[in-house]
Amino acid sequence: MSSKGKFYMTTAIAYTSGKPHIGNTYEIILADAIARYRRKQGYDVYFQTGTDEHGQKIQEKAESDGITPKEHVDKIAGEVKRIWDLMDTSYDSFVRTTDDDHEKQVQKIFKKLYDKGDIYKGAYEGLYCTPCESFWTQSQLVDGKCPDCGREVKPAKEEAYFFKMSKYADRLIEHIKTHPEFIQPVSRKNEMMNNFLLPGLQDLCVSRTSFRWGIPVDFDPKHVVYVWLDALTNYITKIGYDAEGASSELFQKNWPAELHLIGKDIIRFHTIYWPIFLMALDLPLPKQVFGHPWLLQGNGKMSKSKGNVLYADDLAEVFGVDAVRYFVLHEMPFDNDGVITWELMVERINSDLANTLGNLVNRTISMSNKYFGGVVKNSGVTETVDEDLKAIVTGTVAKVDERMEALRVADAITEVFYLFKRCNKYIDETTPWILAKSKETHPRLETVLYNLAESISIGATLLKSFMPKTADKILEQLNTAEVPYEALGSFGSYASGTKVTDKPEILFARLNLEEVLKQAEERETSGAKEPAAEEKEGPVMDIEPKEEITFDDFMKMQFQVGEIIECKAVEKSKKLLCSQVKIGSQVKQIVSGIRKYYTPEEMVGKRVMVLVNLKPAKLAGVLSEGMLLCAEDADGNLALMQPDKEMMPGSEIC
RNA sequence: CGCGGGGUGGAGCAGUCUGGAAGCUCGUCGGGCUCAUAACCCGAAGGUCACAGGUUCAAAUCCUGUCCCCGCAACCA
Repeated sequence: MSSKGKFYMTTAIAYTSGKPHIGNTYEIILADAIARYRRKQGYDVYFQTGTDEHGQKIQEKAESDGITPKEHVDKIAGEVKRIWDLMDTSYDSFVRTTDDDHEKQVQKIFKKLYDKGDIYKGAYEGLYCTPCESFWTQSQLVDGKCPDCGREVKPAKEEAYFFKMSKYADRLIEHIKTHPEFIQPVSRKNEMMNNFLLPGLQDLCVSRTSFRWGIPVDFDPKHVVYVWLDALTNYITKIGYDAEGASSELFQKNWPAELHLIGKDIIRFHTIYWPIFLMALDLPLPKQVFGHPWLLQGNGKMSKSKGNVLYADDLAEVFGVDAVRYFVLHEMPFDNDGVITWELMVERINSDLANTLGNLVNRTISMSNKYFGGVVKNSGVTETVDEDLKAIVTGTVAKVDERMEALRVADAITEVFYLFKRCNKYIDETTPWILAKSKETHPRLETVLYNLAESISIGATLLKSFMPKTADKILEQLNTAEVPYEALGSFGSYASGTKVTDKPEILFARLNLEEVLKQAEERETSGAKEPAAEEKEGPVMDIEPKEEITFDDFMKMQFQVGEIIECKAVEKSKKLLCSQVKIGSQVKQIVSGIRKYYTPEEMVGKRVMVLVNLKPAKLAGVLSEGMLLCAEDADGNLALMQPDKEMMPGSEIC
């Protein structure tokens, strides 16, 4: 393969807090399509993905599951890999931030930057309220005291390491200005410049002492390296960067990366912090960072209690891997969020995959079998209608190139389908079934079918980056191989006299929307509980079962009836109401997120169920000393729990 | 005045940076065809480009203001 040069690309590494949903999976599929296409073009591609496995959240999640953090991340990383593999993604390297080589390098990098003076030991400084465990600035204080609890505060500081961002800011601004292609889409560029770079960069905290699940700072072990210096550096550590100068050949060859593919939410880290880290390490910057949009659920945001989170493996089971790949690649606009629902999937699959593509392949092969025993021969009897077909088909590769170059993957795949649509039209124009009627027009018919076979094999070859399995199936049915990249722009690769399969397989069956929705529903309800309430009319709501508790656990909670004697909205908040609740002889202040469902006026006088002995906390700066209990349905609607009969405020609930 | 995204025919989107005849896919309706997966091909209907001002020969596009949706964050104890 003649190489056009190396192409190193990465995805963001997936955070291992839970199983990745279809939105996370979108990124790897997008990356895979780009990687495959670059390979086809003749680039020497190195494609890296992986998992981000440190941090407080993971430590806490593992603790609550009663396992070690390592056990937790092993499980999730395995799950991530399984889904990536299931989706047929062709990554060359899978990095885990708990890998030894990564951890060692991060420590070395940290040390190097420290020695250089770019990382310094500092502290969060401020006025500390011990009971509230919070830092305050002078301006936040109320009468010189803690704005939450009104108690004394005292000066305090917490040790941390910081990175001197400002040192490199000017260089970065200059780089962004002179490299307009660096941040994609460009609309994000201004966002970064205006919001972060031009106002001045804050130094970044790069270590923590408040949790342990991270890479220890080797010369100061009570600190662990905090997220970004750990996560971002995966792009260089895994390919063999060595902070002490002994970098691997792989690194020498591949760095700088041609493309970092990431979600739009982490653009800031990749276009500001990461370049600055690299500058500090005297390494060249990546050529391009593309912050792709998100894939969203149509009916509100994904949430587990609604049971409407979509996972790639579920979708693949219902629709097939390539259908899911097609959908996410095709439905995602370049810089707006895309939508995925079961309905939209069915619509797309039926119209594009079954009707346009599947049916085209099927009818072409059927005709070859019917008229010529499956032998596709070029008799050279051309007509002017052929010219337009050929022009479209041979011109497609250039268009796809252009789209892919601009990272417009959805548009690229549309170009390929335009080719298939043109083929369908060609069949109508040439009416093979009429040509079949007379022996004299058989040579023309042969040419028509040959042109179709050739066009379809070019189309299938171009399709391969997006739908690898489907492309192979088509080529197999046509009994031919992928068309070489160089030959995609011309006609005639398909060998005359080839015999196609005599039993064409349906590539994509048309789907019935109602049946699919039924399956979807079954999936959503299964897993939690058996549908025992089957005969009951109406929807059922299940929530995730919690751990069993003992009676003692239960008895720890003190529930009482409280009467709301005063209630007002919390300023600065859209959701919160602050109530004064009379419970026996005492009055507690309780803040609740129920403003959407109750007005302050209608709250007053209600007798409600209160969890009394909950540790006080502040919400929106307002102290809350308990909790009003509510029922919540699948849509998040809330209803206060009230006693069935008039009960004295203070009555115990047990 | 927390940050950000969005409001374009029934649905999902492009077009907005760099003003210059409102476009794509699906759906609907009508026609054609029968090789094929009730598929394919052709045609039609359907939009005051959220609203109100302004700049301009010309505004979906630029400016100002307003309304409405949606993420994220803060704060749903």
